[in-house]
Amino acid sequence: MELQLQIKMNPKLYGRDPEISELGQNIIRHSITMIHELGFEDFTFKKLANQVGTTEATIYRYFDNKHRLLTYITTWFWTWMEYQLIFHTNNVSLPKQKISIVINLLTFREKDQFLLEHINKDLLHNIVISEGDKSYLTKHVTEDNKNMLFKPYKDLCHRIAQMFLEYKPGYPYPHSLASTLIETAHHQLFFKDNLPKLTDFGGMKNSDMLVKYLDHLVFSALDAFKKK
Amino acid sequence: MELQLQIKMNPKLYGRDPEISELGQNIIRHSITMIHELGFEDFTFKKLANQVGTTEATIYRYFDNKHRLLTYITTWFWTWMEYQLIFHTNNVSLPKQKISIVINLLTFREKDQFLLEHINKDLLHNIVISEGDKSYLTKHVTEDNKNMLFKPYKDLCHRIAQMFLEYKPGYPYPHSLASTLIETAHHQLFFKDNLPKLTDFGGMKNSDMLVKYLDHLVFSALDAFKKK
DNA sequence: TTTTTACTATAGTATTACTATTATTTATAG
DNA sequence: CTATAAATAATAGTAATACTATAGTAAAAA
Repeated sequence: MELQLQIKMNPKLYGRDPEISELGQNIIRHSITMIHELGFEDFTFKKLANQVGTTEATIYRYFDNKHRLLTYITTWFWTWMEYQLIFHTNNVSLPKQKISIVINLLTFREKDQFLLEHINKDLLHNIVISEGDKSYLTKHVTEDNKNMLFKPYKDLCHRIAQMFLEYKPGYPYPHSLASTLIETAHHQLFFKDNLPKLTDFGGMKNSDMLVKYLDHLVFSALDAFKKK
Repeated sequence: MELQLQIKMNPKLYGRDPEISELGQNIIRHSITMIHELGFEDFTFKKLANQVGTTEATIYRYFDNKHRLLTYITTWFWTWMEYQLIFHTNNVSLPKQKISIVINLLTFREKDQFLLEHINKDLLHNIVISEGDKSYLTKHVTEDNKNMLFKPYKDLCHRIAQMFLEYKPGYPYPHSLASTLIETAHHQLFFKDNLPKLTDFGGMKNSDMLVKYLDHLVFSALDAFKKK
């Protein structure tokens, strides 16, 4: 049996829903490969239209602009990540183990259960690492936030925060620790490959050491807290 | 007595050194106010030239493009931050106290000793928080890194890492913890003001709680490590 | 079968990110 | 004090970007 995943996205993210047409799915597929290849700055709707075999005007009917498209795919990623988290921690009772699973998910070390033709999740993960922050580092972050565009990211953060509280009731910074964990996992992966002197993992092929670092960081923070 | 600070920047960051002419200093001053006001995406050399009262062509003689200018000012910031760190930790012998000073510096709670006419450091700090990551989140990060453009950031990171090691010799992740601290300080400040649900500081006016969080995070990580 | 909707094809605009050319001012060297 | 070089201003121009508009065709729904 294959699990077919259909992620329902916030309609404010798109003009026309890309999930429901083949053209839309092609737009998503090629967006991912092209942003990965060119970087977000050099990626344009014209180049995308060429690859997809359609026109710029058509792309604009799906997405208002390329920034919205970036927010769409990163948001898709966070939603998918939350699904993964629920799936992998299902029937796991020990809070400590749940947190370890989260760390493994964030560093992309767990197998994916959900199959999706048009989304290459390894490339998508790379995009979220190197371009993801750009979706909220804008002057219009407040407006986008009012439109709930970042809800999946916040939901994921909240869910992780709840696990921290389950492990250590009363811990005073569960949300900040959760967002720190998410951001740090991605930043350290980026640094490891691109600015290795900012890490202690330079030259390492796998992410074992990063996982150890994140484990150490999170559990020492949680364990250090004493209830009054 | 006033301390006059002259920061020597990597010549690869500019075409013509902006520090040595009044026009150059005006370019820097207005870049900072304009990037702060418009955000990096909407900031253009044409608008900048208008404000400065010169032409686009002249701006291009100082900086190859607006991304280089961003890297210039963020790099300036990191160099200045390292000076601050040296200044404030001078004659402080307790490693624990040094680390606390670092955290206060990163959250911008220490007074500045260095006066500079043309650089508004509060605005600059805000730019580094909301635009700083964009200077290395590019496809040309490796080339820029080879040209040593990020050296000041790495130097700062290394200096903080050394303090961690002084406090806890043998700690295995000093550089990662240092870059995590720097990035987290800035991300949490951004989240606090713009995406408060990602933190536990929503609605708070000052950054006292953030400082407590960072203190707790860093010291619990360092204290949890036991030498074998 | 009609109407709507999606898409294609094509064109056009304002702005951006530059490059080039010449003229003028300012600084420096002899 | 003049000759020369360097810096800047003024102006123009180009290719690409980020869109918007419109008319026509194909496919789906009423």
